[in-house]
Amino acid sequence: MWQETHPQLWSKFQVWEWLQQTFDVHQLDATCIPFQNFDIDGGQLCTMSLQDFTRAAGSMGQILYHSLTELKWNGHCGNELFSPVDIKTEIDELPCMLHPFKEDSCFYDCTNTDLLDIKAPYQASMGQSTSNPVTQDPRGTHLWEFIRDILLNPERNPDLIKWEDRTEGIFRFLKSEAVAQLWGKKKNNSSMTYEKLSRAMRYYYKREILERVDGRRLVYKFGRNARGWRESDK
DNA sequence: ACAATCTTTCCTGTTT
DNA sequence: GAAACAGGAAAGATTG
Repeated sequence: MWQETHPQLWSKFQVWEWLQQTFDVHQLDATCIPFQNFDIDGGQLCTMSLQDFTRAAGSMGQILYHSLTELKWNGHCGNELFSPVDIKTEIDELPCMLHPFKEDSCFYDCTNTDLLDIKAPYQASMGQSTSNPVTQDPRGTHLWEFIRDILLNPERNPDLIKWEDRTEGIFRFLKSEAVAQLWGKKKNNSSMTYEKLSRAMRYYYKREILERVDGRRLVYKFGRNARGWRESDK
């Protein structure tokens, strides 16, 4: 468990878990998380200054910075000190960094589904000079994580994928090709299709990241090795 | 450079 | 017949 190790020793995934956890504690929408700017391991994370955090995550950087500092010194985070309301307010003051979407030529008419483009404005503001550890073009998440993150943001992401059974982790693709296009966009592969995406999904059965749900088309279920999708994980 | 992972691509066959 | 589902094979990409 990431709470048990010093941040310095965290893997990229543990950094990711910490990010998710921190935001969950404050009941913030997961689309607010600039995951792309934190595709780094604990070592790199610990070298980030408050300024670096601010660059990478806007005003949320402060929250993250505090949380990390607590962990460094106390071995646990003092998130309780912040009230969700305070944070919320802080976040709301953020310009529309979180929503700078343009209606470009996304296939399949998937308006406003570009959670992937969140990084664009950040990169712009991160600019040139930095010697900070924030990666420029991170390629962090795996397919199942990508799917999960879409699922975790129903309000920002229209009917691409939807929960069939939230507690069981069962979900269904509503716009399979649109999801494939989005995935392709993330991987910089414009020829991605659901056909190919689903092959990758089927490989997850063996690894128990997904469980089979038979008889129902476009329906999948998270398996024991998929993390971070449960409500109780919050 | 290497090897382990995780896809991506392609394909043939089956099912809904 | 059109989409999905199933996996095998092999190539490609990333990362430790």
